[in-house]
Amino acid sequence: MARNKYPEETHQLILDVSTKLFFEKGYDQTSLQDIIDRLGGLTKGAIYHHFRSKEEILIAVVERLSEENNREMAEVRDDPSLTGKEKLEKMFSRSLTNPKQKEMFAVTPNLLENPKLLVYYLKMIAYTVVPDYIVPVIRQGAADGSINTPYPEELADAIMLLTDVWVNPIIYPMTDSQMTNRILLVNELLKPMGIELIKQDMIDFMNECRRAQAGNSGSEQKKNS
Amino acid sequence: MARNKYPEETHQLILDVSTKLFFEKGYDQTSLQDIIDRLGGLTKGAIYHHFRSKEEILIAVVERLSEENNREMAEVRDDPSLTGKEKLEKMFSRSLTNPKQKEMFAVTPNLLENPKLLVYYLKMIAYTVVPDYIVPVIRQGAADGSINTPYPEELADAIMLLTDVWVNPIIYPMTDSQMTNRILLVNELLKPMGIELIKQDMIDFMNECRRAQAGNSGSEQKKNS
DNA sequence: AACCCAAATACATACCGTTGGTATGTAAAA
DNA sequence: TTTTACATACCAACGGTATGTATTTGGGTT
Repeated sequence: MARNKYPEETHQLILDVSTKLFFEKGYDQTSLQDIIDRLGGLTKGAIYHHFRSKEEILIAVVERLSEENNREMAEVRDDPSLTGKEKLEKMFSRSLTNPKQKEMFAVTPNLLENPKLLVYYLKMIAYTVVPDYIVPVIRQGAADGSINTPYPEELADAIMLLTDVWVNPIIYPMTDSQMTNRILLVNELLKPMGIELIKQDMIDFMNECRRAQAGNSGSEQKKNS
Repeated sequence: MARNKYPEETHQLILDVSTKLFFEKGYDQTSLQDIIDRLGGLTKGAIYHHFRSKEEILIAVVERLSEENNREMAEVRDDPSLTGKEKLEKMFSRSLTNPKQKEMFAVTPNLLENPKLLVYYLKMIAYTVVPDYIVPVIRQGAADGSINTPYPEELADAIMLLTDVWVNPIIYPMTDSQMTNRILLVNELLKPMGIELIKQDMIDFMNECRRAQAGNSGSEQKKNS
């Protein structure tokens, strides 16, 4: 096998393999040899033909992962039938129920053990997601009266930090009841601005779950210390 | 020089040198040889006698740095003359004006370029600072009526994330006006719980600064993209 | 208190496998 | 014929280990 007629396939293969390894083992713990071993006969030459460094692979991995997400965000952002507030709430509920996230959660130990990947995720949020998708929506909300804040840019940033980072079991390991509490707290924090990330029926449902688990979740928190 | 009669001096020297390098160059970009070169004649043997790995040096560096901070936090936490709310506000104003942080800010490029160090900082907050110092204070505030929340543990965590991470120029590079806005926003978010991180006179002062800079800070944000 | 000696300490030196990265070669495609 | 898509061979630097060696320490003896 000297040369592939469709090099894009090789490019994607490298990204596929790297994505899996970076999430399963962590970026630092994944060596180029690990990647090569799963490339089915290809060698280091192939990798360095398609990418300039190991870190460039990571960048490409994160970008490819976020592309689909960004498309969905753009779709909501550009929907002319929704207010700013409604768009924000839709974005949140979508990210909560994102099947790809759940899928990843199954294989990823915890991004706190994967510092480089975590940081690229944080950068993606701070430098792309927030300015391109969240800020416009908050601005619209401020304009159409559905969101009330004198700091739209900062609010956008804070919301993403709270909802996409803090309330994210892939980053911070936590029990279901802890996650429920975090969501309810974020919901309360944002209420004065007119934002309701979760609807009342969802809150009722979560509270029911909490009550049901109340018996055995009491001493759960001490496990972490 | 075969052996030091006071090995603790060597131990501290290694930590001193490593701290400086880890912050200036970043953990990944600092090699053991870089450390050795600044040890004044000591060799790799000395390092591996005092520490089991490069990562253990980092852990020791972070722990030593946070020890002083933790003592100060404990002092406030155990002050019997303050309400929970007052303790929280005191902790925040102390961390804002911390001279050591300012000193570090001068030499540290930005913790987003220093993933391992950033993550250890985040872990320190999540697993030590929050449970040991913030949660007790919030709980006291909930008990003495000065803080109003049904989720004391989660609120403690969220507050630390917002105040010690999000509003931290060492982690997120930002202009003075951006930082001012973030602080004002956090202040507003926490107001419904009875917490006022900054007093009205401080807000007035900041707003004055904002008005003074209003002319040249308009297009500042586009620089990041 | 002085002495002795074995064990532990505080390093130095030499060495090792792996790692990310490069330089060069080569066959197929354009 | 040039460019592309790799393979092969090679490299310095890295974190880490194994071993060697003075020096100090601590406990027993005198």
